[in-house]
Amino acid sequence: MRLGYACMNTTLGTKSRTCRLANATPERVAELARENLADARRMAQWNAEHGIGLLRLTSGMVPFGGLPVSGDWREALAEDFAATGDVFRETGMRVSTHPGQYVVLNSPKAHVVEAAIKDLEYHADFLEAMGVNGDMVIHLGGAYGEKEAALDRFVETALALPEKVRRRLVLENDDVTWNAVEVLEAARRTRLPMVFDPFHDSILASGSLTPHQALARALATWPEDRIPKIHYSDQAPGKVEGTHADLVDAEAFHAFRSLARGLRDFDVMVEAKHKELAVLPLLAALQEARAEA
DNA sequence: GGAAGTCAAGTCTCG
DNA sequence: CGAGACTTGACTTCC
Repeated sequence: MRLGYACMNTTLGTKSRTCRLANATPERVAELARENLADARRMAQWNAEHGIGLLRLTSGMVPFGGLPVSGDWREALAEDFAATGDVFRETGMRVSTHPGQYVVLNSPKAHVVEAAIKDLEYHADFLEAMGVNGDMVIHLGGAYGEKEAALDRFVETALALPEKVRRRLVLENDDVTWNAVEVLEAARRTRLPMVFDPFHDSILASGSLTPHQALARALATWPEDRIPKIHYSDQAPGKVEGTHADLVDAEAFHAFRSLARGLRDFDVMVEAKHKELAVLPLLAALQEARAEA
């Protein structure tokens, strides 16, 4: 079991640099992307030194990378991306992306779906440029008051996506619309693997499946030669339900691990506001448990 | 230099 | 009907 965090490292003070669309030029975008890539390499090195094996990459790696205004960054930054991919390989880092809320593959609006596909291709392109098979984790989208049709649309669109996107795409249960049972159904029909998020599951229950059953089935969606992954987070006290906490409770995490005993090995992406600071205590407990075993 | 306002995009819920 | 939640606050303007 490897652990990781999303996009930025508070200890290193890394950032995701961007600019306003109005100010974007190919030169400016390339400059920002180079700095973002340098931060990604710093995080990978830091992670390796601290026993962290997962890193989610910011979708803002290339600002407006899915739009023409970003220019031909695939060519201009080929070497920078390749060098960054080398660092990921050297450090054994499993990288991923989580394309944002605007990627809605099942929208009834054609232009929304088109933009979503463009954005997924952008993510796939930069992973390709790094020479890595990073996961691209997405949600199913909206319900539009007609869930069955919305799911049908998702499946149809997902099946037709370019191969470079499909081989990286992973589906996740969310906390407002698509529960674990529904995402398992989508995973089966699209032949894509699923990331199980127990925090979302605790808010939007799967109904017919216990968390343990949902976890087991989600792990089973991954082919033998790929290590499954889950997301893990806690509720922020006093905030709107679904808001990620600064850290995660180590004891609850330990209990969750017990729940997973006997299942196949998987990695854990920790989603917490304090990023790597939430991972380190879990890692310490994990190493302790391993030493005892 | 710091505070406030703004930023590509979609969808949903809450107050 | 606006704000806030989600990938991740960061950039720009104004004082």
